[in-house]
Amino acid sequence: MAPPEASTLEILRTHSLASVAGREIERLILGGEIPAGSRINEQALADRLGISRGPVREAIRGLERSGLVVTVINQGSYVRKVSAAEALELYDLRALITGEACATIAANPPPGALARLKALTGAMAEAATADDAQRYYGLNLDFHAALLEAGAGPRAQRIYADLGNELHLFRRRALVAPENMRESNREHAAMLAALRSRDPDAARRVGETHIRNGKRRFAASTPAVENDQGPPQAATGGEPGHARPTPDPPRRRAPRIARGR
Amino acid sequence: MAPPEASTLEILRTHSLASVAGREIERLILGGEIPAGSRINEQALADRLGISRGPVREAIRGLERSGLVVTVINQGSYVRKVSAAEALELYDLRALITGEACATIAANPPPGALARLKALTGAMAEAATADDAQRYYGLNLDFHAALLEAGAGPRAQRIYADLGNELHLFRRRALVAPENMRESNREHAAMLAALRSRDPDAARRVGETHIRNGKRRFAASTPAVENDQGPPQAATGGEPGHARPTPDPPRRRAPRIARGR
DNA sequence: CCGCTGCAAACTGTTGACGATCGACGATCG
DNA sequence: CGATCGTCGATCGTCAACAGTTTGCAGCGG
Repeated sequence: MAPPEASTLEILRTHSLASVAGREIERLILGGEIPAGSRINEQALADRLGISRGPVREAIRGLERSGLVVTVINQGSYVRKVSAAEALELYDLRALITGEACATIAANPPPGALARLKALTGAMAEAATADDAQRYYGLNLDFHAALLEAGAGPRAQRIYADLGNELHLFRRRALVAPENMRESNREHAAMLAALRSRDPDAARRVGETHIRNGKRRFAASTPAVENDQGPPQAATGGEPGHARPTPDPPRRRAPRIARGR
Repeated sequence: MAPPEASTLEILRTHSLASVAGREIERLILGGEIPAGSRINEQALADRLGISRGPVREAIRGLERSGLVVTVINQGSYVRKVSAAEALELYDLRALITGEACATIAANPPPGALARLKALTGAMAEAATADDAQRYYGLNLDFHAALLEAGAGPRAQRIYADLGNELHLFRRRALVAPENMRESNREHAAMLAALRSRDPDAARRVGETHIRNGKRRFAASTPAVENDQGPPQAATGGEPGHARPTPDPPRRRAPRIARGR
């Protein structure tokens, strides 16, 4: 194989620095190295990645659009903090997409899709038996990715992925109880059966229910609706007329109206 | 009122140049001033906006994430060209979200929502009678925005808005036939009735059907599946291993494999 | 002891400039 | 006469520096 330096150069020839920085920052955020709610220091990140601030800023702009960070003028970018209510909505939307994908697959299963899903379910069963939550988690991601690939278009897949990323921001990782693993995989098996049955409506119901049950398990494992403060989020519409609808990422605010100049 | 200059300065104090540039570029794209498929000249845009290339690049990076533009390394950014197949998927996703919103509203209508929707339907009826497609179009947007506001969360609203923006890219604007307007508004009335009926399932069906009918009308007005070439779109996953899955925004292609160096 | 004022450091927002790459045009050679 | 190579212009990607703002702290006064 070629030495890693050559590979790096080849990557640089095909991907811009901003894009690789974007993936790296996304990894740092989702991996928890940059905790939710914390501020992102552009200079520090640039130094860490060995690049300049320009590409870092561009990458942050992209992550902002995808909902991972929020930016306050002259103050910086913050890793978005997803509230419990928002997390619940994310589950609902995922349920919707998953149900639709199940219905599509049941109506006309792509060749090989069911076999692949079945194999993943089997592997998850093994992981659940071994209480290997880490492995189960990864396989679960694969299962749902395969499901979407088989029954949803590229746009839906991207939306689903974005929603999953945002969900990671709510908590460092919803702890996976052993019983939850087994219950979840039972639902996977039920989904598979429904997909085989060629009944789109039933498949949609089962798929939706699976995610909704995940939402329930998630809500049950959440201690309470921790309501630290106004959740930082920049929605679509933001008129300058409003005082400040939601953007209070940091806790310290000095609302000095002394902006007279 | 204050002179526009002062207002501009105040905006600059609360919004970054990149964000206003983003809105402006989005407006240019959706308004058709920058046609779909064309390249975006950063310098020219910066000059036009009277700013430097930095904010423009940041804005483009954000639009890229939201699916309005695609960027090819060392070649530039192109206004995304949505294929017919992609447009159909966009309709499906909008149908899904709209149906869900209808079901939610029917289950528990927020105060004032039904009245507002009814008023909009009435206004649309007037516009349809007057054959004022422009006005009908705007009211239709308002209607669906109000629907989502009443029955969907902020995230779903943002997704819906993004999908609508992408849909604009397919064609300069699907021409609205007078009969289509009337048919569409009849469906609006049916939706309203279903919402009043307090039957979530029925409301969901009607809402979904409305969008699916819009999809049908759209497909009927589309001359054919114009298949110029591989549609430029950057999906979620992009391994450097693949040769080049889809990114062929410009028509001139020089697939010389002579990248040996 | 607490609050206010002023200054200094840090950081962000923006700009301009430099190097590198790509596409196009024209010249040269088979 | 056609194809290939070299050169040129245009544009992108990246960097370093400047200006403006916010934050934190020290000093002062009440």
